Amino acid sequence: MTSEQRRARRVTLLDVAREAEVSRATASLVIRKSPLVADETRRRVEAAMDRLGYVYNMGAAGMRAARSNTVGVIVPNLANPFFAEMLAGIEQALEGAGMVVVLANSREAPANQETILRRMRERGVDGVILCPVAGTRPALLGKAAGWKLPVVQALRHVSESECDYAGVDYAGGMRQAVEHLRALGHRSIAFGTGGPVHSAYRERLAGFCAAMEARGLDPGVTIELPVAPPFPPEAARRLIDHPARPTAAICFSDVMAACLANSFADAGVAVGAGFSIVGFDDLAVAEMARPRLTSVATFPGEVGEAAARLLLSRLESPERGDRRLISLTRLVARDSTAAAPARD
Amino acid sequence: MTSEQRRARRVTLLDVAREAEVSRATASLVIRKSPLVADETRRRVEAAMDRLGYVYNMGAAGMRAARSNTVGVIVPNLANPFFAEMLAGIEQALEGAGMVVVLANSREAPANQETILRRMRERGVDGVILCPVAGTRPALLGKAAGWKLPVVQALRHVSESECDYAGVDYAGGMRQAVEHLRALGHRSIAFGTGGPVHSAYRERLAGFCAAMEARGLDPGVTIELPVAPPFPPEAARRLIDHPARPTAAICFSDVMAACLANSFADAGVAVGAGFSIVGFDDLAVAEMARPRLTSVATFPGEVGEAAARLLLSRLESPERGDRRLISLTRLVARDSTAAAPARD
DNA sequence: GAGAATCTTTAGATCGATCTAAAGCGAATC
DNA sequence: GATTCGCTTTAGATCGATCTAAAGATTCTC
Repeated sequence: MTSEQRRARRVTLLDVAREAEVSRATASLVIRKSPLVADETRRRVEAAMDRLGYVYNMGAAGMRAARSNTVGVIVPNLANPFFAEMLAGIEQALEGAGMVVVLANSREAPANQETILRRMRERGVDGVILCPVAGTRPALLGKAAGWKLPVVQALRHVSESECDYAGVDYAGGMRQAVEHLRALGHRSIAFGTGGPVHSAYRERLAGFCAAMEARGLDPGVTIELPVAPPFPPEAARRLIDHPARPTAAICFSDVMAACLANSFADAGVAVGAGFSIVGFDDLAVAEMARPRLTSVATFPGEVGEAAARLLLSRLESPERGDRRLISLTRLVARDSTAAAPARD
Repeated sequence: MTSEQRRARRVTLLDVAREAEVSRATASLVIRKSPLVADETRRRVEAAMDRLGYVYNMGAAGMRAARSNTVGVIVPNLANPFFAEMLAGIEQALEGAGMVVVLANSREAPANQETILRRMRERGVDGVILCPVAGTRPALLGKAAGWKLPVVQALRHVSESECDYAGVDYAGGMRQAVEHLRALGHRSIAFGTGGPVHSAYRERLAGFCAAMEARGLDPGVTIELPVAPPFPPEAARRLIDHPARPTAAICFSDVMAACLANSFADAGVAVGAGFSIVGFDDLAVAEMARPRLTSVATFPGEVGEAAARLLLSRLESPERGDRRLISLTRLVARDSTAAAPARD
């Protein structure tokens, strides 16, 4: 009976202390690797822990210590490999710092985002890495500041708010894409847009327009496309028949670019030779598509890592100024872009 | 001073109770939506919570209640969309039950898996959904049982252990693939393998062999391939030059199939007409590849959901017998398979 | 109107850690 | 021998909720 009950009750620090013949306080110091305890005592306590199969209870600890070593991560779309890669980067960086990720998927709905944030607060997360959904109220970040909840935005941001942000120089990426096509002789370049309108969307579009105008080209040829298959079969035709006669297109994402390329192939136009297409993000699909997609790499994994580092530094010095870490893109030239066809 | 200090200290249940002029115990009952409290009291307490901006403290609650409403999820490779989809399914199902996901990436390393499990225990998760890495020691599940930590395996399992499992009828999927090709007249069918050896790997391979033998075909034509790009350029040649003269191949995964298809295209053999290829899992890439890939859909998102449901039911009745939820596959025929070319 | 039954509310112990402030102890210093 | 100092250890309060067991209201029954 008694032995069974003892088995059921979990082993606590007090048990360990008794087993090692020290006080609870000393045992606590050993766990936290305090330099105060004598080596011999430390060994005795550690041996006792092993013997009893002691497991640290973070929940109880967090109650006094006000640190849970837990970070909330909110992504708008888990199934999108772009975010999955960012998540992997975050997880890796935090894991190295002994922290743990609490994950939630906002599914691009502001209402979900708010309930998620509440739940994370209830859980006592030390901070949140947020990839805000399109339509997030700017007041949200202010509220978080009022709650003293450190927030780092990743990949997207709401307004020019005062808040840490790890992002990508999307405009620079568009400049690289436009310059690449211009150097190949393209003059009429279309832009394929679509999906929810958030800061990354706006920056990509604005970056495209700015880059075109800087080179005296018309940025007005845009085409609305779905963000994922199935793709309307006439998508390519809309560009082929366009009065501006574009010879190339830059797409908002790789998936869109791959789909558009397929649409051209189905219409009998050779992508690469006949019509050039540039994707964005350089996900695995860019390498896998045929023809291989020229794409602007945004390294979401590294951005996730940067976001994690920002959060860790914020936890260390809560009062430091806000920081923005903007990582640069790189154009990866493959087979979907080639010299513009000679005009008649 | 005092007002500032009050602002800094977090609002507790005791504050709420005082504000509403009830006891702590009553306020606690209101939070937990107990039917014991009178309607009028409930309203008063809820109003007080609103007024003070009260946030529930799960950590403190978990201390007595022995339920944290937290579930650990361990995946072997976050960047793989297959697992990302499963994760999305899990998250959605748990979110609906008011639970939260603590995520960790084992990166296919058994050592990581053990430290992750320890951390999750320290966090007091109510249970774990585990996608075990290849090479997991079978003793691990026994240990978890000893810890009274409910574990559900998903997509993969270690040995025929007694433990809940949500998986896929991989063998049935292989049967569908083989039957599809056989019906198209293929007699010599190769199998493309690769990657870490886990239960899903073994079941796919064994399923292929069994399906082939059941139809009197030779399952011996296998080819080792990398699981991700870059792909060796001579991959297609190895099959074309194979003495068994295969006319089709079934691949372990869609990515592998897409890469192999590209390899054939590069070698000048038309996939579909000249050589048929079947992928596995039916991820987005299958629809996006050209030619579109015929693939066996495994619905990882639904498996994730099933795993979450299994865990929830296990939490409700800890002593119920172990359950295995095996979901069925569906063959999605697209353009990468066609009638076998006539033999000379 | 007494007693039982039902509905609400509560005081106080409790979960398992950390933190504070202080005490014990041996060696060095005066 | 008393005092100081550095090193190590500790008792007891504390974090914010839940749980138990019982008390206080209110209604019902005879």
